[in-house]
Amino acid sequence: MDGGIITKKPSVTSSQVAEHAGVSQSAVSRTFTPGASISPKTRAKVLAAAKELGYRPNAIARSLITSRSRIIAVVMAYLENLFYPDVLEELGRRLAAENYHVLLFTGFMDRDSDPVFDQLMQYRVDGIILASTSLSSQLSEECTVAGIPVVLFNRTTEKAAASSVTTRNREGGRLLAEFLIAGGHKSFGYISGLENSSTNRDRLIGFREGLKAGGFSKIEVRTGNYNRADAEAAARELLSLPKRPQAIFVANDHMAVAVMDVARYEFGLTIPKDLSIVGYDDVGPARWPSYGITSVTQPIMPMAEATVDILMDQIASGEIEPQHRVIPGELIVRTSARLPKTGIVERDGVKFYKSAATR
Amino acid sequence: MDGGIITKKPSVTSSQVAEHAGVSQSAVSRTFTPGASISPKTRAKVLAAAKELGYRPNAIARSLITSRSRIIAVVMAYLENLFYPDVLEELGRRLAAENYHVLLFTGFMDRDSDPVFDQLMQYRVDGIILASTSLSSQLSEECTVAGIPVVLFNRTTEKAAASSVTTRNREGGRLLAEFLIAGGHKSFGYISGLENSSTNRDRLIGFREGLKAGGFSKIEVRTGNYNRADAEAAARELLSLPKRPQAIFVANDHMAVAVMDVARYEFGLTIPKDLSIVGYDDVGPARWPSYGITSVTQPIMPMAEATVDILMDQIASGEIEPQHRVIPGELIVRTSARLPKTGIVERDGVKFYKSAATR
DNA sequence: CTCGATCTTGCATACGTATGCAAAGATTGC
DNA sequence: GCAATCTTTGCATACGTATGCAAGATCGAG
Repeated sequence: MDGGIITKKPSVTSSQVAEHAGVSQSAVSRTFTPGASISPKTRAKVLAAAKELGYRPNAIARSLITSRSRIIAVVMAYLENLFYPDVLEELGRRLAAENYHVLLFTGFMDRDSDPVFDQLMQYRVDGIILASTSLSSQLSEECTVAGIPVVLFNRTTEKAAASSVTTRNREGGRLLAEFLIAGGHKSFGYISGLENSSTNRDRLIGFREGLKAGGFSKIEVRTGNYNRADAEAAARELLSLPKRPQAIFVANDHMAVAVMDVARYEFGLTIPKDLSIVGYDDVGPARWPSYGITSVTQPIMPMAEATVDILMDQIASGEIEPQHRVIPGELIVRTSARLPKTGIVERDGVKFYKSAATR
Repeated sequence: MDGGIITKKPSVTSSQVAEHAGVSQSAVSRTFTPGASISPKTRAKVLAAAKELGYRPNAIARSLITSRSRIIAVVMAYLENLFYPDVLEELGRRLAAENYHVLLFTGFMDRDSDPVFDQLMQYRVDGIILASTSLSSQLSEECTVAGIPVVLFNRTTEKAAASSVTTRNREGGRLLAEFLIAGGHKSFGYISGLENSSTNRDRLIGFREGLKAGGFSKIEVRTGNYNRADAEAAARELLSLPKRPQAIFVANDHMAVAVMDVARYEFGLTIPKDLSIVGYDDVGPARWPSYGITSVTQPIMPMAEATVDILMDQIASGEIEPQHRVIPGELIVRTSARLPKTGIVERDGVKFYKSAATR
């Protein structure tokens, strides 16, 4: 641990501004506190003195007094899945618009997340956003007692102590099953994400239900753990089966592009002629023409908006009763899977598949 | 601005722990301050009381007293370029290992960055990492006066007030020129990043120098602004020229994959038979077999390591004289460009191009 | 046992800001 | 002009923690 002292000019304090402006420190504080009572004349004097001295209010001191740091902890175990950087950027933008700031915890894929939680709690954050990671019931309870709003992004929990923003994963899985059956596929594979992820579980459940409704009950399942290397390995296993599935549903697009690479470059398959691949979340590369993944969308903007809305509402009201927002997605049709004869609609030059039940 | 009050149980204070343990608040503080003097017996009493009461030290209060927040501001205007999420994850990991935390400012691509700077300075951050954005001389001076270390990541500046971590962009550009000439290319294009970016400038300078040394002086230059849409537009312009360049050097791989998509899917070109494409930074998708971009590497780990080392050194010593680290990259050869007959070396199953001068 | 050196402890204070409250000043209506 | 009411201001204090310093306790050597 370092023990050095930084030789530097101390920051200008509100007391120095007060002396310079010929008013009290209290007047300076009120000048910089939105909604506080200060006369226009005094305000002008304070602002002039502050500018001349290069004063910047100390957010740390203010946090201590107001019990409000205006810091939101965002926990993302990894950024490898290209969906999460987009989410992070959008969250950062929206939180900044509300004058909140992101304390980011990331890069602990292979480590226990308890130290992360300990650290963020020390900073007395105003709220917590958990993406791609979960919260134990003990820690959840602590947040509840402390009155700190928690929003699970793209996760759900049975514990019901945290709010959540998700998409209709189960319906998405079902819709994909229907789409593949309508395209004439007779055998199916599924590459899952993490076993303990609610999104993964729901997507598979929906897929099973959809296949079952079409008279299919067998799925070859392999685990991709939401990362590229494991997805590649899972793809190799599925594609090496004596009876290769005609279609593979990959639990997210980050893995789907890896599966497509393996299929084309290691097994020499043509997509979608030899094999159909469908994914979930419609992240960056899935949209690129080199992949063109047919995928259920997870609309980042509405999800980020809902997340920030919940947080702001709970912080403002002091009421942290869990709120759950479910954002609908759509099955966007590209080039990675064989098409059904019906059910494809086009809107703004983009093709979507609509379930028979909702057409 | 919100005005509500959060109804919640206040956090446990060190004074409450002290009372519970039958010692002074000072003893509690010393128990949680690394290196402070505290007897094993008293420490045990305090830790037991702290655990029983669920005490978590208040990092905000400690920051106020110690003038050290242990917060590092990381400024990344956008995360669209897939290089930066990887960088961010690695920085987060390394900073956490030093018990520092990332206050992230992102998502302001189209906005002035001054408000960002104002906000981060209010939090009395211990250091600043600027990636994909610059610092005005006025703000740079303010950091110097305040003794706050600033490290430019993947940027340089003539102002010399900030430290920097870069790669050999100029040499990389030169090496790519040599590689393309050796592969028999006779006409060249360049899709640039941002006009005001030092990395972009140096890559183009190096490319010009390398081509000139090989007897070529003409380059068709278009601007891609480091984003996909503008890179696509630039590619369309270059590929629509009466005399299409045989090779295009794209200023970063985020844009290079877009250029390849346009070439293949809009112009029906075969890579590298009809057109060679080379890039810079070797980011995620560039490595995927669907793209296989031949590219100069920007090794994230050593760069992140150097960045954090500089910061830790400067924070510990109080000495913020600018330090500049230049991390060498290599030209990694994949499938996006025609190969020269000589100069290719293989190491661990990966091919590299070595300049004649360094072979 | 004594003394000097070293460790431990609690008291008092500071950090920089926001805010409750009483007093003073300003404004409005009769 | 005066009373009522509203606005503004500065004083005193608090937030939760770390630390300088003096006093007390402990340890080791002579």
